[in-house]
Order: sequence, then structure tokens, then C-alpha cells
Amino acid sequence: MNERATTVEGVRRTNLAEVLRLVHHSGPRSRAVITGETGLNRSTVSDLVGRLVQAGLVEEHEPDPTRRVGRPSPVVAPSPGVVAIGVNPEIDAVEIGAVALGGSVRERVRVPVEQPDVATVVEIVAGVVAGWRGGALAGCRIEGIGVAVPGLVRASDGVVRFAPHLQWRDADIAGPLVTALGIDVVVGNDASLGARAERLFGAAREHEDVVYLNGGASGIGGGLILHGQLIGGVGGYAGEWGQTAASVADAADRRADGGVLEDEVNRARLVQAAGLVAPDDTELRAAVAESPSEALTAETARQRRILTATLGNAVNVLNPAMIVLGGFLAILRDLDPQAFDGEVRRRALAASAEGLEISAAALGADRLLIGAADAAFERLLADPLS
Amino acid sequence: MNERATTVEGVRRTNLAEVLRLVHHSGPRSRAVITGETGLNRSTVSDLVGRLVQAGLVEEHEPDPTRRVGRPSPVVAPSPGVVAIGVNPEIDAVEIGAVALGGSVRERVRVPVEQPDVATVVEIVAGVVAGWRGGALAGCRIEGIGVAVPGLVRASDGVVRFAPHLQWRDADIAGPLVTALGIDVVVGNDASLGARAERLFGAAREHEDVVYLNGGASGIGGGLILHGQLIGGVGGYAGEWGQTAASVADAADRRADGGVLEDEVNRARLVQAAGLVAPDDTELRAAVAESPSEALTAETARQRRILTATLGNAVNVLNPAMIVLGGFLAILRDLDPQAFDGEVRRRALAASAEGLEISAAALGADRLLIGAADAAFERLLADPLS
DNA sequence: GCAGATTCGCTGTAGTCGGCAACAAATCGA
DNA sequence: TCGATTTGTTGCCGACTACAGCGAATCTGC
Repeated sequence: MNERATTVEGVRRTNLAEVLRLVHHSGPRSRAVITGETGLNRSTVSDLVGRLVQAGLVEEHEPDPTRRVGRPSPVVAPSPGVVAIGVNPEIDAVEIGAVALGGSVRERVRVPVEQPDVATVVEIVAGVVAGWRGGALAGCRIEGIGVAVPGLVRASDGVVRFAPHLQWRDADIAGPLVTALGIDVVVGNDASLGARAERLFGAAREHEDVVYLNGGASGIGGGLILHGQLIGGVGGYAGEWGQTAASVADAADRRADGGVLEDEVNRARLVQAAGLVAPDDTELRAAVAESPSEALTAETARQRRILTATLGNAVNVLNPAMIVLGGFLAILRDLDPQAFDGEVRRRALAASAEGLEISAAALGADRLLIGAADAAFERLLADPLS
Repeated sequence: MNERATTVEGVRRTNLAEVLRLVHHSGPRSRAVITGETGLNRSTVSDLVGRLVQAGLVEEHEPDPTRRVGRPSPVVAPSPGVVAIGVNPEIDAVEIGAVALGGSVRERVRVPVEQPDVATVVEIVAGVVAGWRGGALAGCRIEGIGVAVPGLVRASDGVVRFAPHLQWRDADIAGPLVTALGIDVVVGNDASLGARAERLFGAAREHEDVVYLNGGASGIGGGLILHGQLIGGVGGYAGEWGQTAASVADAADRRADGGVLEDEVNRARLVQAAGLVAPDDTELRAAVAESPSEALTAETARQRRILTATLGNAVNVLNPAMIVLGGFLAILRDLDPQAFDGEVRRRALAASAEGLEISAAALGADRLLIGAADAAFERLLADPLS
């Protein structure tokens, strides 16, 4: 995250970045607290905050009425006037959000559209952003646009290599968006950006080593955070758990011959066993929890066996501090969290399971928008007074 | 690796560390080259190198006779007088090496001993190091001791949680070694340190995302390097591929019911199929390569199927730039590297396989000693003029 | 209600560090 | 032998944080 400062001027950039990142990711806090957490001198923090205020990136509010002796320290909060746009094109709609520094969603729109192509997405985003600029976000500073794509995204240039759901292949969405809006654009994999959001503002807050798995209608996506950094791999395609060969201990548990994890641990199979038609996650959760049929019970048990085996492997290889499950994977776990977690632990080395926590995703539908917007903030966070 | 410099004094520490790390990991190079590679100013490099020379950490040699115009630039090389001790306790011996800054092994000793306990290892190391200090390493500066243990090592304090081979459990080897020798001690997992060595001085040189898997008599160990950093996980136990549930597609391929990867992909099974008795890797390699029996051919094919599936999963999840195989895993691959690599690629997403290279380990028996010693150098590299 | 204690913001000074420019040194080519 | 080129060296400058001293704001005890 932080690059090293090899020059004296770079020190200020590093320190400005640290202060801004702190109030953005960890919330408003007093100058005194910032001084303690950064280890910087009071006068230095004063100077840094002053510059950030002058740049309009943070605001200083009157001190918290803490019942403590001493002169009260003003609270430094990220400015709500600095926003980034998060975009999530999906098979049936394009979701767009305006996220302020600090992680709060200020605006949010869902535009239904069947399997949009790049041009359609750009058009929709341009229209929505133009409307916001003249209205709800008038006077705001839009720092960038982050796009969360359900597919493989090349890290080096943001080209969407393959998004099966949208039927995009080698699609450049960043270029047209920049042209249309004149704002910096960042493109990323949806699960990776979801992991980012959960790590910064959700269940995995403050954890440095996180495995995030999300189960959606189209499959299983994942994100990986190690040493506090989002892991992309050499091309940026890391995290594709859904495409791994499932380790199915009992041959009777296998449904798809030669299939991959998302063929076995599969939302559609769960829906079918529940006898539902196109339920959302809330309905599916209810069906699984309340008086399930024998077939549904067997199917959930089967999927849980395979999923826990996969997670056990992940624990052995990565030794994460936390596993975060989203979508129908959380539903599978919530059926009996204790048994589920115990099974994962049983399949892992005792030492590796010691530091492990398993949790359902905390952020709701905003997750992808927040993650995408945060990625768009990255440039600002790295060098606040560019 | 590099921490951020939040203070002006820290800038020098960072830059000193960068220069020393460069000549240590990437080899001797002229001041002019260092200037180009670091982006620092000539005068700054001059100052930094001068300090490192004064501290005895690097030496300046007369310039390379390059046939180029201009004033020749002296070559900066790591001082061979600065060494770290690498230690590798194994089931039948303790191996000890003295590794100089730059990565060259200066001394090396193998002390045969049956299943040594901690006290025995400490005694042996103390004896060997005392001998070196009075002889071969007289006048050398011993910066630290690195111990590569075949087992789980807690990152926070270096305690060996469990080393099945040595039958160590919750063993503190760092404390007694420090007491006996008065030198800083670092303890790490053998495979992780092997990965470190391969990344810095071996096959994975200069790659940022590396999966390393080593197959030994006792099982399969692994190390993981992502974003150029060794991945430890929250407790430091990451990389235990051998204990993962193998994904065996064909039930007929399974040998150990409910077994883990190292039960299926197993050196002993290979040895048995070859009809050998306690061969070393060279003998095993020859047996596998030259006119193998039908049983041996079937066994290698079976193990290759399972291993390639595991590696395919690793590629999908981690998208590494390189997979490095050591020990009998390299033997399995070398039987037909092209087919092996092709199979791994086939099991991975096309995009993830694009940037992938697969290779046998390049460093021989010195690997663990070099990795352990490099870990012991870490403190010096982070802050050269402590 | 007042005085002392405590915490913290503010200001001016000091020390450290890398960049820069000018000069000197060392090599090559003509 | 001279000019061109590259690089080490030196002194100066600008940038940045730490520090100390002072004043401001709040709490506690009497």
C-alpha cells in the first residue's frame, strides 16, 4: 500500500497518505488520536491535517465531548464532498453508486437492462453521473470511477478478458468511460472488490489475512487478502475458487463428472432441491432454514461437505485470520454455523485453525459499489495532494 | 519488505537498506548502475555507499573494464566478511552452513545424528560455530543464525509448534541458541525458507508471485510468495499443501481413504513401485526415467494426475508467475515436462495459465541453508547501520 | 467560583537528508 | 593530444519532521 519514501519530499507524501487513509478507512478521529496512532509529532500532524483541510479532503469538527481533562482535540473527518463512483454491470441491470470518502454510500441507482454491452453501460453511467453532477452531487469532487466486473480483469490495463455472464471478451470499458466522462477509471473483478470492501468496512475489518468467497447465481468468486494486500497474482486473475477441482471425498457426493467447485457447490442445485423458482437470497435462506424437505437437507449437507473441504484446504495453504462467506455460501453456513466451522477446523491443521475466524459477509448489496469506489480512491489515497 | 519512512532520518535508513539489498540479492554492480536502478541522485548514492563501506558491509572494487566512454564507476559488492549461519536439523543429521552477504555458501558441514532434540542441535551448532570463529571465519562478522525446521513454526516468536519428523512439540530452539552463542536467531519453516532462497537466488529469481512445492521423504511442504513477499498467514503456518485434501477425479486413483495430498503423491509409494530400498533422489530419478516397470509407469502417471490437479487449483486461486518444484515432485515432472505443464495449464483458466512458468528448483542441497541465512540477514538488510 | 493539573494546538528553531550545480577525474575516439 | 562523455566529489539549498516553549481549553478539588 505505502510505497517507500526515498526522498525528503516523499516523506510528506507518505505521511499525508497515512493520515488520509486512516480517517477514510478507520473513521473520524481526533488529532490527538491520529498523533498516537501514527507516531508522528503533534506539530507534524497539525501541519498535515491543515494541508488536507485546505485541499478539501477532510473537515475538522468540534471536539467530542469526552469527559477527560485537557484541551479538547478537534475531530478530523473525511469530507463528504469527495466522492467516487462505483459501477457494477450485471446480467439484468447496471448498479451505480456514489460513495464518499469514508465509505458511506451517498447515492445509489439500479438501472434494469438485459445483458448490457460496454457501450450501453457507458451510456447509462454517463447519464446517471451527469444527473448527479447537476443535482445530488452538485459541488462534489468526483475522484474516479471504479467498475466491478463479474469476470476476469487484466490488472495491468483493466481490460475485461472474459466475463461469461455478460458475454464480454477482451472488452475495454475503461477507455470509453474516460472518454465519456473525463474521470479516471479503475476496473476490477467483482469478488476481489467485494473482498476489499469487507476487509476495509465489513466483517474482516482490521484483519490482515482474509479469504473471501462469494456464492452467486453465476458461480463462486473469491478474493484474497494477505499481509493486508489484495492478491492479484501476475495477471490479476487470482481468486477463481469456483474453477478449482473440488476435492470430493465420497464419490457419491459428486454430481458433475469432472466438474469444478461451482458445479458441485451450486446455487441452482440448492434452488432446485428447495423446489423454488428464481428466489432471491432471502427467500432461499428462509426455505433452507424452515422445515426443509429430505431432498433439500441432503443437498445442503452434501454442499456443506464439499465447501468445508475446500475451506479446510484454504486454511492449510493460506492460514488466514478470517474466512468471509457471502451469498448462498453464507446461507449454507448459517444453517448450523458451529458445525460448519468445526468441520472446517477439523479438516485443517490444528495450528492453522487456531487463529481462524469464520463469518458471514457484513456488507449487504452495497459491497461491490463500496469496493469499486474504494479502488477508485486509491490514487488519491496514495498521493493526496497530487 | 521496506517499511515506510515517516521521518526524515528514516529516509536514509530506507535508502541504505535499498542499496544493500540490491547488491546482496541482485549481485555486485557499479555505482552508476545503482544510481539508475534506485533513481537516487549520484551524490546520494555516493554518500550511501560510503557509509556502507565504512560499516564494513560492502566493498568497492576497481571498475569493470567496460569498453565505454566516460569515467569508470567502481563496483560495489557485498562484503564476504559478513556472514549468517544457516541451520537445518533433519531426522538423521544437522546441516550447518555459513553464508556470506551475497548468498554464497562459505562453509558447510553435515553432522550425522539420529533424531536430534533441541539441546543436541544447540550443542552441535555451538561447537561448529566456535570452530569456524577460530578458523575459517576468523575476523568475520556473524550477523545471525537462521534455523530451517521441518515443521510448523509460529511466526510471532519462532517456537516450533510441531515437527513430526523430529518429534518436537512446542519447542523453543531460539532461546537456547541465543543463550549459547549470543547471536540473533530466526526460526522458520523449511519449505518457506526454501521458497525464499529459490525466489532470491534460484529458479524464481525476480518473480513476484511464486508457488513453491517441495517433495521430500517426509511429505510435501510448500512456500508461497505473493507481491514479492513470503506469505505466512496469521500464525505463520501457511504453505502446508501436503495436508490438503487431494482432489482425485477418478476414484480408482485414490490410495489412502480420506487421505491428504501427501498420502497420495508420495515418495515412498514411488520408491516401492520402483522396487528400490532407500534411494536418494538421484537414484530415484534414474529409476523413474530408465526403462520403468509397468507398475512404476502407472504409479508415476497416477501421482502426476493428482499433482497436476493440485497445481491447477493453485494457479486458479493464486495466478502465480512461476511454480517451482523440488525433490521428487521435480522428478515426477521431469519425466515429461511438456505434458506435465500442459496438463496443469489445461486444468487452469486460460487467462491464469498465460503468465505461468513451471520449473524445477535450481538450487541444490544448499537451498535451505541459503534461505535460513537470508532470513537471518533480514534485520541487517532492513536497517544496515542499526 | 477559583486555582492547579492536564492535555493539546500553535509557533519558531534546529537538525537531517536528498537534489542540484559546478568542478574534477577517468576513459574513448579521432 | 584534444574534445566528448560519463561519473565521482563537494558545497549549498530547499524540504521536512522533531522539539521546546507558550498559550488555550477543559476537568477536578476545595
